[in-house]
Amino acid sequence: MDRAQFYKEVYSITKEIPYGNVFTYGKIAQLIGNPQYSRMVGQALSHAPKEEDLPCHRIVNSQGRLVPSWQKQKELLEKEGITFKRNGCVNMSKHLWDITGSLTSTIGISPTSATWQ
DNA sequence: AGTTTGACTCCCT
DNA sequence: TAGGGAGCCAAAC
Repeated sequence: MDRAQFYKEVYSITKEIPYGNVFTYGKIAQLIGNPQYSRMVGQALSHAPKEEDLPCHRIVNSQGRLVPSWQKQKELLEKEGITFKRNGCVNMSKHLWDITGSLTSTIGISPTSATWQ
């Protein structure tokens, strides 16, 4: 898979994140088939064109550890119904996007190539 | 062409 | 749950 394709997949997945749910960089990378490319996912989103309507604020790091990257997005997430811990860690245990039930045919990803769970 | 940096993740404490 | 360190890849310098 080339880099352009990787970016494309990242954008597609990001756009498919339902309202009130969050997702992680690593999960996306894993979903595409490159679990080690977690950082690239972040970079892909960093130059993601705004006209693409990417809900990048729904993307957080693996465990909701530190801030998602910008603490500003935390407030946006709260508006969507995402709950946070007192310190600011996103409660992704509840709001993590269950992609296994959401189906991935819309983005044209082969479940066989991706090693989820 | 080598070094630094970043919207990361995993492991351990 | 929180915090620090090592590993990771690609782009920027």
